[in-house]
Amino acid sequence: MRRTKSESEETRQHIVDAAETVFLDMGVSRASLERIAQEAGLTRGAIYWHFSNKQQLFNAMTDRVRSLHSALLEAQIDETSTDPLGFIEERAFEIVRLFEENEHTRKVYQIIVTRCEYVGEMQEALVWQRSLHDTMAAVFERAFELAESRGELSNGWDARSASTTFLCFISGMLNDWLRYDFNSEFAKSVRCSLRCLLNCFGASSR
Amino acid sequence: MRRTKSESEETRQHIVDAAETVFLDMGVSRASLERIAQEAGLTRGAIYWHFSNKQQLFNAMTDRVRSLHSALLEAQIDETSTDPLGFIEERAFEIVRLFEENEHTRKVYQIIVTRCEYVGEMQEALVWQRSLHDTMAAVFERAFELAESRGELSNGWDARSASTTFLCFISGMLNDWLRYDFNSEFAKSVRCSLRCLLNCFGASSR
DNA sequence: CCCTTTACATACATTGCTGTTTGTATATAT
DNA sequence: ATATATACAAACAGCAATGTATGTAAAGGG
Repeated sequence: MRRTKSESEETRQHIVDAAETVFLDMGVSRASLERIAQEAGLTRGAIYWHFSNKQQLFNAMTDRVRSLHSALLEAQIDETSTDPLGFIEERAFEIVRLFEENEHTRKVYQIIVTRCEYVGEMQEALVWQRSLHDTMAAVFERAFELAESRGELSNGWDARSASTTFLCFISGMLNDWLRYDFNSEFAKSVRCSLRCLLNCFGASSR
Repeated sequence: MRRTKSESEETRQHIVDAAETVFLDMGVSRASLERIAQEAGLTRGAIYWHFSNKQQLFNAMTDRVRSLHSALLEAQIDETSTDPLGFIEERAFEIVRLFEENEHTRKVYQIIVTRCEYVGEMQEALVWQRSLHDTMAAVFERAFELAESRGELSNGWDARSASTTFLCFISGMLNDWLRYDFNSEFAKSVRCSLRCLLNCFGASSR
């Protein structure tokens, strides 16, 4: 029954797909490799061939979507940018769109938020989540600082307060979205709030 | 060795305390009742006497802190209030203070955010979390609507956008705080941002 | 064409936790 | 003073999942 190399890669992806489904359904701890194998139409033997254990399978699953998210944050702001607040708005909308359109991203992040316990080996996941958060924070802080130096921040705001506020907003939005499984109506509402908030950051310049 | 009634209640509390510690340390799934009993200086027999299983123990743990949080939200805004934005600020600061000062609250919510998998019986916990969230949302929406009807909202903002923004901010703040175990420095930073945000909601009236 | 390796399936042994049952000493009621 | 219920400890039975070891059919290299 042995498969060719590309077929093997396919089954590997099938296993990761099955893991997404089962982790979401049963939580990472309760999910047995038996159940995941069954979901993928295989046996545990196949899983242990491709992954050394459940943890490594989990890591493979997160790796697959992490690259999508990281790509969004590679776009550092140009020092000569004329519209830092516009840059911020664009990045934020890209994030919302990613979660709206990419089901893998939604599923995996829902697992991360509501189907995981960050202890033992699993704490590594918290580490990269935090580093991702910090990267995002750095990108936005940089943009807010540029906005401040250009005098584009409304009085009442400084770069630090604005970026902290903004990051909490983004965090909370995604958290509420995934934790309470809000519908697409929520995305609309969020876009509206996002525009109001950014407008308010820079309103006094008009 | 049988204890008196009040002593029994004490051991019950000790068990819940031990559960907090062990759940935080090992996650709810991996935490064995054996380990919790050991942490409390007892045996599993004692736990099974006071609670029917791990789930009920978890519920007892959350019940103990839930009342604290609910109490904060009972203070509905007075229809005749002259300063709805001030009311909102006060409630928000009370929440921050609660998490800063009450260690049980911090521990339990950290468990809720990073040491739980919401599947099976555990989904009940998500239900009351959502209802708590909705209650909080209602309280703040009400206040924002009052502010709007009084013309106290800065132009650019409406009650819906403002309350959505505000709720996401609160959610994100608590989530980041507990997920990444931010220090008390973070609380300061948050207070500052909170003031800026509320100031910006009502800034145009000056 | 043969040998080795790959990509799995199947079978086995171990373990850790759970729920229950039984035991027991002491409050508490009568 | 005796009986009963309480508040636990200790012992027991059972399962479910894990990791490993073995089996096996086909792919790929020489």
